[in-house]
This record gives sequence, C-alpha cells and structure tokens, in this order.
Amino acid sequence: MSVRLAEAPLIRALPLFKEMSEASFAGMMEASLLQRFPARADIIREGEMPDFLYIVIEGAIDLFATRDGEESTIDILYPVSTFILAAVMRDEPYLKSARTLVPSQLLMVPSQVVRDAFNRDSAFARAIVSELAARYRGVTRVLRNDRMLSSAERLANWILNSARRSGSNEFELPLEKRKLASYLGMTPESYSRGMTALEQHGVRSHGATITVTDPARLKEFARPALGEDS
Amino acid sequence: MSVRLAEAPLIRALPLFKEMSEASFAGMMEASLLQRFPARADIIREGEMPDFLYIVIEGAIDLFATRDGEESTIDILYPVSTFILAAVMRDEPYLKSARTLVPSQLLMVPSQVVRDAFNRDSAFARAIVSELAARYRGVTRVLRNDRMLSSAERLANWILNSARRSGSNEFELPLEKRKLASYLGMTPESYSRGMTALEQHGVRSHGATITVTDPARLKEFARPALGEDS
DNA sequence: CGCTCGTTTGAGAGGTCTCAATTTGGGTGG
DNA sequence: CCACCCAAATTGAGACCTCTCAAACGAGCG
Repeated sequence: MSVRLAEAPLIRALPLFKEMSEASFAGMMEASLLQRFPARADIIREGEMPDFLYIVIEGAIDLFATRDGEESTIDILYPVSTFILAAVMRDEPYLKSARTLVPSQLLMVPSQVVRDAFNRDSAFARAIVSELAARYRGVTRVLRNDRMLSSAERLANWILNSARRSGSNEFELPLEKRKLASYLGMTPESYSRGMTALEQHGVRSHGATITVTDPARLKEFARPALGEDS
Repeated sequence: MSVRLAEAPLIRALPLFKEMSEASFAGMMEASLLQRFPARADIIREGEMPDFLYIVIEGAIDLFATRDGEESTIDILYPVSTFILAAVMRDEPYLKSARTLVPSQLLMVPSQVVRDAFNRDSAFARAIVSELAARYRGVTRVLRNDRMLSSAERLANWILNSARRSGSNEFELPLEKRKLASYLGMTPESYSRGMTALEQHGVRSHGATITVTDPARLKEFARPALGEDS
C-alpha cells in the first residue's frame, strides 16, 4: 500500500472519502501516494494531461494561469480541497498551473483510479460532484466580483470574508500581499493603495495584521453580493 | 407523463441521457416538464433555491449576475446545455439569474429527481459530472481571459473560436452586440471600438456579418491561450 | 415615412497599470 | 547583538485602457 496504514485513518475522515465503501477506499489508498513538497514547488503545469487527482492535506496551493510569462492567481487552496478535478474527470489538459505556497502534503490519486471509483461507488461520486460544484461556484463568484466590483471593493469583500471565517475582527494575512493582490485581480501597488483607501471605511492594517474596526461601515462600502459574506 | 411520449426520443438522444438506464429515464421524464418560453422571459433569479435543473433543448439562454441594477452576462447557453447544475447538486441558492434570449424550449427536471437519479444510475452520474466539469472549465477560461487579455484580444479570441465552430471564415453574430459585449466583459462602446481596431488585424465586419480575412494575422494578435482556439 | 432602439462616434473622466524611487521588515553573518 | 542585505511593500508620477455621458447615425417596424 502506497499510503501507509498510519496515515489512512486521517484521510478516511475527509469529506471526500468519509462515505466511501471500505473496499473502494482501501483500493484507492493502495494506488495512491501521500507526498510532501517544499515551498514553491511546481506541482503541475498548464497544458499537461492529468495523471493524478491532487488533494491538499496540509499546506497551501497556488493555482495560476500563465501568459507570456505573466501569472495570474486563479485560486488559492487550503486543506481539504482537491484540485484539477475537472481535468481528471474529463481527461483533458490542465487549464492552470499549480505550485505550493508553503511546505505541503498532497495526496495523489491516479486519474484512472478516481474515475473507476466514481463509477463503482455512488457515495464517492456524490462527494466528487459536491466538491466540483463547490469549485464551480467559487470561480463564478470570483468572475462576478472581477466584473462588477472595483479593486477596493473586492479587497473589502475579501477582508469581510476572512474576518468571518476567522470568527474575529482581527486576523493575519495567510500569504504574501503580492499573491493576494494577484488573487484579487490587481497589482501589488493597487492592493497597497486599496488598503490605504479602506482606512476610511473601517479597516486598519499593521504589517500582516488586519483589523476590521467598523464592520458595518466596511460592509456598506463593500456591498457584498449574494454568496459573499452574510 | 409530463413529458409527452412524442418528445421523449429526442431527449433520450441527448448526451446527458443517452447512457442512462431505461427505467431511470422513464421515471425522470414522468416527473419532468418540457416547456416553451417567449423571448426575454425570466427563468430564474439570483438567490432563489433550485427547484429544477434546466436543460436548453431549443433557443438560447442568458446567464447573468446582477448588482445595483447592473447586469453582467456570465455565460450564454445553446442546446444542449444544462444550467444551474451546481446549485442543484449542492441544493444551494443560485448565483446567477437566467432569461431567454429568444423563444426557447426548456426541459425542467425537479432537483430531487436529478439527485436521486445521480445516486442510482452511474451512467447518468458520469454524464452529470462531465457536464459540470465542462462548465467549470468554461468559467475558468473566461476568468483567465478577463484577467490576462485586453478587451480587443478577448474579442479577437471570440471571433477565432466562432469562426472555428462555424467551420468558415465568415459567420453571423448569434446575438445582439450589446449582449456579446457584456459577455466579453466590456461595454457596447468598447466592443464597437474593438471591432474597428481589429480591422487592422484581419477582420472585416458588415452589420451582423463578421469575416476573418486574415486568420494568421488575427491569431497573431489574439495570441490564443491553451484551450482557446487551436 | 418617421419612430424607436441599437450602434457608432466623439470627448472627457476615472480607475488601474507601469515604471521608478524610497521605505520597511525579515533574515543572515560578522 | 547588531549591521547589513535583499525582497517586499509603499509611494509617486504618468500613461493607457476602459468607462461614462452625449450626440449622431442607421436599420427595422408600424
């Protein structure tokens, strides 16, 4: 078994595998790899064919598109998320590249094994579809925000969401500001100016610490759309 | 049976239903509706809960996001596509609104029936996932183009794709220019100016007819990314 | 024939980017 | 422990792209 017995129970508990039959799970673990990568390691590259489905067990992943050497971050993934699920299910080339942001542990399940399990195990199929649908909705939200919000508004919404997730009005940036800027579809300079502008709207920022001093005011500025914030 | 017997064979032939078991298909058709809508009919609205999965049998659908009365077209669907599949599978509110662009015929399958069939019929499950993955990749491409291409480049890529799909260097705009502009993430004015600019790059346009006079030149300008054009 | 609505053109403002210089902050080695 | 160094972040200035507002134009329809 490629995934050691000691690791299996942890994986078993993940939403993606929880409802799976014992036999399917055992078979899948046997064919899979659990691997550690250093920070800034290239995992996959745009245009390649999907050999594995990747699942972020630990760390963080940067999904980005490339063009003429320029990069734009499409999504940032934390445990427990899959990536390139769509490419695996359709057996078509990746549309984005991926690299680790920090040292990370990834579960790698061979594409064909995923597709086989999908066909045989309806609980796994449900989990896969749920995950894929969640990612779809995520990209949809990003696209809508890019189209209809100014850069400062996107930043404001991101802050509101981060604060809500952290359950506090104060939280630490989980990544470099330049990465966050790219994720929000702007340059580092615009991010910086945007943050300055938000000080007029209930946000204070010292280094990597962001504090929402006036949630109501910030929310009014951000005008969160459906599916954003509350 | 809510879907008349005469219509069923046509639907049966669609990729989504082709491999489905006879029993599942019959049960689904019994619970479904095949309905005609006039042009500009509102089908669903952002924020509502999914009662049905919709499948475009005939016509065209505009999927758009709203904000302060402003609209931005996220996607335009032609037969045979599903919409709001992600919301149905996750049983979460719609992120976008939909309306018909032209008189259209839609197959409406109750959400719960879709989810039941997904669980019982693995061929249907495969088709659903394939469709969802395809839509996911579609939005991803749109987002990447919005982020990394100028409006004229987006227009150029759209023309290249349209020409390729039509199998000819000359084709007719399938919708209003203002809708197309919104779909490409720009204003009607920008679309118009963009088209003017493209006359220097191998495109000629008279009314609703677009002709690619110099495909190589246009391709050089558009610099199509992976998954765009050829 | 003359509306009406979509499209095009024009002029100007605004948001975001680019390029460059400066400052900040974290990490390293003396 | 501190000074230095490098990369990231900030600030400034200017250009560019796209949008907005306004007016002129044109095609389809009553």
